[in-house]
Amino acid sequence: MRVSRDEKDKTHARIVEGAARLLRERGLEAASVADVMREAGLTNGGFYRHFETKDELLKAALEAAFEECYLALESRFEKETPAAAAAGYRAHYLSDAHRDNPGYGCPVAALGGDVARATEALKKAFGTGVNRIITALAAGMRGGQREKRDRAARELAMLAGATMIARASDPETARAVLAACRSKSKGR
Amino acid sequence: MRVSRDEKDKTHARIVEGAARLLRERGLEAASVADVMREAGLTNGGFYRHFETKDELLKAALEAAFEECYLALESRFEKETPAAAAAGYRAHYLSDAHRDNPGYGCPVAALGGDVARATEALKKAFGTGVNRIITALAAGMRGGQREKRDRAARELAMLAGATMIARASDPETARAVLAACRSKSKGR
DNA sequence: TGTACATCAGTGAACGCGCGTTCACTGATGTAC
DNA sequence: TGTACATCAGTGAACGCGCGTTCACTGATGTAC
Repeated sequence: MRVSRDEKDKTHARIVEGAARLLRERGLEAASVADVMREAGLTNGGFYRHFETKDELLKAALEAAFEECYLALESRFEKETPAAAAAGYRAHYLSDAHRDNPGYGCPVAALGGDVARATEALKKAFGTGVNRIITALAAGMRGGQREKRDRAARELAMLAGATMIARASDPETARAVLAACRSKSKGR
Repeated sequence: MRVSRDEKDKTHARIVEGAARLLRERGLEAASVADVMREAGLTNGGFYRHFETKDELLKAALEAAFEECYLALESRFEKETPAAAAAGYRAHYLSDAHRDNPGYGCPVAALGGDVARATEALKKAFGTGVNRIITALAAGMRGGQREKRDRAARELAMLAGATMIARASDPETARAVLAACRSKSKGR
């Protein structure tokens, strides 16, 4: 049964948002088209009225995940001083809540490993997302223009690396690595 | 045709070593049993004379990859001062060669994302490997016992995070992130 | 505004394919005497 | 040491299964008059 244009747009957004979460939880390959459609309250066949291939969905969902993550980061910088925003971001990134809920967390930590083996189009989208986060984070760092960006890049690398390690390790190791990263002095 | 015990042991080692490389290159799921056996010069059916399930192979191959990586790290500390060994490890970790050859590189960066969604047995093996690397690396860090370990954990998180991001990004972003991490001052 | 018809969002079964695993088989190795 | 037989490493076809994708179909929406 056909559905109105407005209804279709809403369906499309629902598919992308559900996929953005499911991909971060299960990985790019393990989240199937049927899973994604079920998540949106639909059946698998309708998928191809919205995307030509699964790869097209992956790109849209990755971009949506980055957008969500980026907006949350940006809003920190609107509410606090740059240094406090950066510190708050780190505290949240290294929290148990973030470690335990990849579906709603940073796509860098959740999907970096998968994107490394994906298409160039996905890598491009990933790189763009990484750059946006670094640019936002740089405002909370010390030093000159260049040094701010370098510090922000190192900060993101450490945050994503620590979260990935924590999620991939036994609880004791996870706890120790996150604790070590939380205790690092600010801005350096 | 049956093969001698010695021959079987060699075959077993060949399967595990080939798998250790293939897994880091393609991921835990994407490297198939048939691929692994072909890599060892065998056919798929014989796999089950060596392992009960694919999961058992994944554990053995992950441990082999960590062992390989760990021995290389350890040998640095035998040849140089601790500080120089740690600096050399970072330089190698952040090199273009390491970024472009995950199959022979650190399993933390190559497989962390996959292991995060794998069995507890694999997480246990991963955590053990991570701990060994941190312990070795700690010898090259400044500060007290506890501080050395914390610095080593942060260092590994940054190195693995940077490498994962570099592999998952467009070339320009990859270059920038690796350069930023290389320029970080030592031991801090 | 009403009416007739074309469009197309969504359904759910079916497709070919590659996966992990199983199986009957082969023949060299290991073992018992 | 030789001989007869059991074992089992490795082969390659076959299994059921879930995947991405295709398809004929349905019926409400959009469009032309």
